[in-house]
Formats: sequence, structure tokens, C-alpha cells
Amino acid sequence: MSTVVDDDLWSAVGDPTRRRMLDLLLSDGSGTATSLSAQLPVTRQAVAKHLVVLDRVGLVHGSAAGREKQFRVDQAQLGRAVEQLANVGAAWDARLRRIKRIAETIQRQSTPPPPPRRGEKKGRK
Amino acid sequence: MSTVVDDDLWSAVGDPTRRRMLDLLLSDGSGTATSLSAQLPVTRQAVAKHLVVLDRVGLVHGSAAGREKQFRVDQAQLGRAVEQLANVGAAWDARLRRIKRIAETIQRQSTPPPPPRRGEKKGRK
DNA sequence: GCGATGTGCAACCATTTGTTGCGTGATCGG
DNA sequence: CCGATCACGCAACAAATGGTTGCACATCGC
Repeated sequence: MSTVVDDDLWSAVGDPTRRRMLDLLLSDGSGTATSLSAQLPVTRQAVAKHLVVLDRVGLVHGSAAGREKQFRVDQAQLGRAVEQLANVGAAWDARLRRIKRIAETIQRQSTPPPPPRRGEKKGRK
Repeated sequence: MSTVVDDDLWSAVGDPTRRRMLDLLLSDGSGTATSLSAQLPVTRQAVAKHLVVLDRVGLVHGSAAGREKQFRVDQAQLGRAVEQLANVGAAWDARLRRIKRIAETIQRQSTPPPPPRRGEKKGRK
């Protein structure tokens, strides 16, 4: 049925800048708002806000070290996010495949497709 | 190396409401702004705006039939979106697995984990 | 101690996501 | 044929998001 997804997690990785930040953190192992903004087309403050968002959903967490604040990716949580991506993708893929199969079957039987009977959808079940 | 994704496509499916709309359109085969809003916690106008967004990235297209406007999912485009989800997921998954493998290797060698040498990462431009 | 560097906070702007209200064209029941 | 509806589109508005600039404050190197 409807694939169950954590909307907060999903929209966290839905933002292109945050996705790149995760890529960078994975590449470099860790990073600060300043170091990340140096490799991105946005300012340090924008990066800092995104880090807050990512922290809120547990995808990263930061530790203060002197005047810097190093952030790292939480592998477990990112793994969960990857899992949800795969889930939704698989669900849609299955749907698409089934639709295609049904369409072919109908066409093979030369059965006219049932016209979508409008105006009476919601009352039934 | 960095997975190439179409940001517009991605953020189109990044919105939870739009994701549900796609689910509904896949389930029912087609739908109007009104019929979709009846099954969603948002108004018809909000749905209409989302349909514009989905139409812009080619995930759905609508055809006027009398006073109604029926929308259907574009299977090819949704397939492309699914592909990108799988790509990003696979890339992150590979990263996570490699990190875990390296961490285990280091620990097996009883090599003290290299302290995150801060302040010297960017010199290798 | 002092300048350079890194961070956090606040004000502000544009876009997105949602709402309500209204006008209009197509359809249906007399 | 004609009025009541039904579905739609457009516009104004509100809140949240993603971005900017500016400034105050802590810390590091010398």
C-alpha cells in the first residue's frame, strides 16, 4: 500500500544543498559550517541553518572543539534515509510495472478500457 | 563521482503532498484537483498548484474533458525519478559500507583512529 | 594584548506551500 | 431554455523555508 516514510527525514534529504553537504561530509569525514560553505555556492550562515535542520532529524551531529564546531554524518540515520529512498522507489517501480503489464493484457484482449466513472468515487468502498 | 541528479525532478518528489498525489494517481489511474483534494488534507487549490509543479517537471499531464481536467502520471518520467532515487541511495549506501569497512580494518590493526586533523583539510585543492 | 578567524544571532528578502474569496464556463434537472 | 451547481482559474494573503548581510562575541596565534 502507501509506502510509509518519515516526511521530516525525506524532506531533509530533499534539499539539493543539504544533499551536497552530506556528500561533502561523507567525503571529508567531518566539516564545519565554514569549511563546507567554502565548497558550496552559499554562505556560511545558510550552511549553518542547514546543519541545524540535519541535526534535528539526526542525520548529523556536531561537537564543539575550541572555537570550531565539527559535524559528522550519523551513519545509522543516513542508512535509514537510504532505506526509505529504496522503499519508495521500489513501490513506484512495482506500480509502474504492474500498470504496464495490465495495459498490455487489456490490449491483447481488445477489451475497451473501463471509462473512469466520475462523480461517484468517494461514497464507495 | 558525485551522483548527478535533476534537482527539479528531485524536489518535485521531495514534497510529501506531491508524493501522496502521485500515489493516488497511480492507484486510481487518473484524477482531478477536486477528486485528489477529497483524499488529501489540503484544499483543492493547493492540489492544483502542486499539479502545476508536477506538470512542469513532466511527472503528470492533464487533459480537459468537459468541465473537468483529468491528470495522469507520466510513467516514463516517474521511472526516471525512481532511477535517480536509486542512484543517490546506492551512492550513499556504498559510502556508508566503505566507511564501515575501513573503520573495522583500522580497529583490527589496533591502529589508533586518526584524530580528525582539523584546520588542514582544504589545502589539497 | 591584539589582530585574525570561527561562530551565533537578528533583520531582512524571495520563493514555496498553504489558505480564503470570487468570477466564470460547462453541465444537469426541471 | 434557464437557473442551480459543479469544477476550475485567478488574486490576495499568511506562514515557513532558503538565502543574504551585518554585527557581537569567543578563541587562537603571535
